[in-house]
Amino acid sequence: MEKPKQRSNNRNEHLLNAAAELFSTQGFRGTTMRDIAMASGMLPGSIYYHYGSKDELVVAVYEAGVALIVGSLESATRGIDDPTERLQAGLANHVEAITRNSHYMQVINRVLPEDVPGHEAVLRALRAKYEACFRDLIEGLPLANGVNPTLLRLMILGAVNQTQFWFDPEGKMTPAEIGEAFARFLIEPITHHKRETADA
Amino acid sequence: MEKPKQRSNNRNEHLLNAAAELFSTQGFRGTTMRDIAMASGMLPGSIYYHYGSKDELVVAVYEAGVALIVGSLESATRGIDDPTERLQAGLANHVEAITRNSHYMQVINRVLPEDVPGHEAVLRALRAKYEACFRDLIEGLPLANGVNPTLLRLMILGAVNQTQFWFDPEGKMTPAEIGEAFARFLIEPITHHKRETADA
DNA sequence: GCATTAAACAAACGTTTGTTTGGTTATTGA
DNA sequence: TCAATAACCAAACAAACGTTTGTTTAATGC
Repeated sequence: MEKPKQRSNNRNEHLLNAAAELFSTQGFRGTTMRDIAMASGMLPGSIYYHYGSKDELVVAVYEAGVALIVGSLESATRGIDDPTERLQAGLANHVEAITRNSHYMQVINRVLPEDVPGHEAVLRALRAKYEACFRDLIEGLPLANGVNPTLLRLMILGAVNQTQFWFDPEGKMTPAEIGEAFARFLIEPITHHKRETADA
Repeated sequence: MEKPKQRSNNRNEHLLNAAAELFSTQGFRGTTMRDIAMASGMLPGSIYYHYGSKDELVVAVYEAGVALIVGSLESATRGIDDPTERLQAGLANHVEAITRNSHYMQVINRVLPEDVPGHEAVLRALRAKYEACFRDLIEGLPLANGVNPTLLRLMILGAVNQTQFWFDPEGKMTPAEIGEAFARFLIEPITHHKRETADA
């Protein structure tokens, strides 16, 4: 395979960053190609040299976001063996990532597959890849009787992903503290407490 | 004050329902006035007899959604005194409402104040009114040491509100069961467990 | 140094958008 | 019964939209 040439002054990355920021703050439909062009210092038509359409652009952002978060979670939990500590570290990292790091993964939470007709399958697959990380984090936990791991995962994801909408950088808690607090809410009851419920 | 006249064949409610459904499934920007008109059996221009603009329409839907949910939560928890039971009943009711009842309150979760420039304040106030219900539900709980009630509320809201995106009507669990499971996850640790954390 | 071509510009395209305007229908209180 | 008007239709409007086209610039490998 031949490597695709790329010039030193390529602004593709700059373009992708601008698109990520706008999509995350204004939504997919709420962001125009002119917005993106202006934010990345180009003319609207120039974007089409890099991406075939607005849809392809948002898919690229989505893809980059998943890659970022998967890599981030991976390196944050690497080396930690205890499942409880893994979850704690993972949640802290994720809240940190969502609230601070990058607009990329905010796109994942804000842009729904149905928003991009014809690309639903790709986006759903990418999202599944992202959610699989949490499946792994939870799988190792010594769950108490009657605790549904799927429901637990969805609950955690829901709680964590909404933080981007209320998190206040000027507030008292840091993202890591929030993530740890979430973990503290959950870990104790789930792992150690025994319930008498026996419904399937 | 004079009562506003209204004819028997008024289709305002029908129009509002159609708008709610479309806004909830396609988002605010993703829904056109023509979509709404077609769904409610009118021509695009006819909508403007009822609402002055697309913005006003979505605000009306948002308003109706908040009224619905506040009323629903109120009647679901009325008569229940025990704070734990109140939370349980409230959550079950809310998951039920989000996943089944009505598109109205899905709009509240999907349409952000920033999506409707010039009406951010109204939408934020309406959302605050809605969130206040949960503040009340949590206020009465006998929280364990170190448990931040605000964070708990935000966690619960996040978990519950995301259900609309993954809930499967054909799935094994009913909305009420999901709500109760959420409550079960939370209530036990929060109320009865004592921690040694003493940070403010 | 020169041909190649990555990467952008400049300007327009046809379409869709939210909205307006003026006319029409039919329900209603008198 | 009949004027008043609530409720809608029909048709268009201007602006904004995503996209295409033809051209220009400048970095690159030979």
